Amino acid sequence: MTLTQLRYFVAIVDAGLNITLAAERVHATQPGLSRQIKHLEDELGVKLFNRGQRSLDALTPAGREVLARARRILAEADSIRAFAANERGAIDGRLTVLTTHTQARYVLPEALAAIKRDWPLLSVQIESVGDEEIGGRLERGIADLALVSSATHPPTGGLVVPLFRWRRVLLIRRDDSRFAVGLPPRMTDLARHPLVTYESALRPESSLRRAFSAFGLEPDIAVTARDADLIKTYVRVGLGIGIVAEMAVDPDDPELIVLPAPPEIPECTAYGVLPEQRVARDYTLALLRAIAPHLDRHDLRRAASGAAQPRWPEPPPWSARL
Amino acid sequence: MTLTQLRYFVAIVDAGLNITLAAERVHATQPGLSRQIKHLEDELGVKLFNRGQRSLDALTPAGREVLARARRILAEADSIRAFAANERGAIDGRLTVLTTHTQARYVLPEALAAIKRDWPLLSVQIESVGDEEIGGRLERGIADLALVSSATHPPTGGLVVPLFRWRRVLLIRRDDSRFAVGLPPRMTDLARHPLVTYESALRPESSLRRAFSAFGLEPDIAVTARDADLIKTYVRVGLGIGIVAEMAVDPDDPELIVLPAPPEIPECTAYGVLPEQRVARDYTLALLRAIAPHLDRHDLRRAASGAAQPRWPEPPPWSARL
DNA sequence: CGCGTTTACGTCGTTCGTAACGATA
DNA sequence: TATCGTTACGAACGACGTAAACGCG
Repeated sequence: MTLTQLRYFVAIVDAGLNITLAAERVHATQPGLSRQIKHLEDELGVKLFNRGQRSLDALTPAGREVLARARRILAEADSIRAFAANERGAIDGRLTVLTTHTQARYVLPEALAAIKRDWPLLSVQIESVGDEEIGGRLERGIADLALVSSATHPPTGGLVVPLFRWRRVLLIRRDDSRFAVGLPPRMTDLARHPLVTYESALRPESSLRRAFSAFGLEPDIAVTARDADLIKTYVRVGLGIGIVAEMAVDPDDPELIVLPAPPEIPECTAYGVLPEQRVARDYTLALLRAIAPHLDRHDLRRAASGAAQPRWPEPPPWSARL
Repeated sequence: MTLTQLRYFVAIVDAGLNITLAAERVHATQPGLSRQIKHLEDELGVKLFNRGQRSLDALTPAGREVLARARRILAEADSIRAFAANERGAIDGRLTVLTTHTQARYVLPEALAAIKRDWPLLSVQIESVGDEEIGGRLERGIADLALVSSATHPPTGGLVVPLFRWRRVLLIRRDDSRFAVGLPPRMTDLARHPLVTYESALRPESSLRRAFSAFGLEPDIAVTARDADLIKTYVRVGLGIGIVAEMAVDPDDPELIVLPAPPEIPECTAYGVLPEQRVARDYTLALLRAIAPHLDRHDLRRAASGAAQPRWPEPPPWSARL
């Protein structure tokens, strides 16, 4: 049994039992993987895959058992490497972050710039991925950190650290007379106008929709996008009232007025999620602290080293940093 | 990083930082280990040992961290091998049992004979070792099972399974007139005569001593031995009254009378202790069931596979099997 | 001067990639 | 016929053991 064999085995499973694809991902050749799996099966005396004549069909029950343990072994091996890299003060490394466009565009740049000063050779991958996949990606070691926001429950699937709270804001054309004057808009006002907001608002369980339906209202979501920049553009051309995260707005925008959203649209909390049972590189924790400076360095390190999670401090509102 | 490198590293630590000794134990040469450790340190970029000019002095803090993770990796690797061996129904294997002489002499033989029918090629090592060392030996993968008895608290340091309860009995020469007739002996009677019993009774915290001191009595422990056979011999030659485990006695002994010990001498419970987080070979669990047939096979397997420990049934008294 | 670690060297075993083969959809 | 896994072969790399050198007590 070899760490390489286990790595190949896991890669094949993660590639959907496609040895050729797995071989590319581990930077090796297909016959090499095929052979190593054979050796592993021979040594263990157990078939890991159900095979067709010339294809892998499924994991055997034994394969599933071995897979789980192989993942643990590889995670520990990665942890040793990460620990050692921290220990020797390595200035290079990779950091794969799963997050949304808003965080990537408005929150991460400044934070990344800050940690790049200390880790100039750091290579960062930003990846957008559905919430459901996040847990799996962290656990499989494909990602090092996820940034997730929620208005209700904190996420699961890893070590969860609350970073900051944020609210949504309304974007209105300066020449739009409907809301520019008078009292701040209410839910009933919003329900009367076409809205431009994030795609996620289309889901019935989105916090935005639920805020409306709590009043028996149905929002008129005219345009959606993943991207706050796109939303602003659509608002500028008059397609409706924008609802975006406060991090995404410029209060001095010459064309758009920024108004607070009605209080019934709930506040969100942004969380960092770290893979469990895996040592984080120092820059990963530094990135979290760059996003959320109120976090204690030692609390973070302890929690990331497998100690019990501390009672995290209440995350400050985003606006507090202005 | 290689499993071999980690294995060598752990072996060196377990050999007290003596590479030569470690090399013998892993069946390799000393320069081989030295080299692999060097490679490991080079790859990690971290020194694992504080070195004198020509000797290993101590583990570095980083070395301790790597050591802990290396042990987990090796335990998982062993678990994969054990799982696979179970899966393919391997009939060979090694089983190292830590236990006392009494268990080894009077309890294990029958149980081992039973499992040898199904695993004829099984190689069994019986080892006697102090209670303190047991936890470490199990954790370091040097032993697969410990059998421990206690009158008070169940042991710790692994997955603990209660096997049976047992009492101590008195051994008296048939021609000894002091107790052969009349009422069963009481504590005050015992305190008036020289006793022959186990070495462990010399420890002030032994349950035997405490039973006496609860009455304000001090036992006269004339002879001690590790070995019930020796104790019987000394009783036969008239050195005193024997106190041994009931498993060790033959009721039809032509020379010795067996009497129950006073009820103030507490009952003991024999426990099996399995290493945690390590898959047990089937024969290990079969051995436990051979000793304690009341155990449920599936409960055992589940508990040994890392599931939550079930509420184990009350272990039956040893005498119930007669 | 013995003990134990490190370094040097030659051999052997293993793994790798290229290439050819077989089977499948 | 294109795709994917297995088998065959030659080359290169790496690990091992033997032997020698080096420090320390």
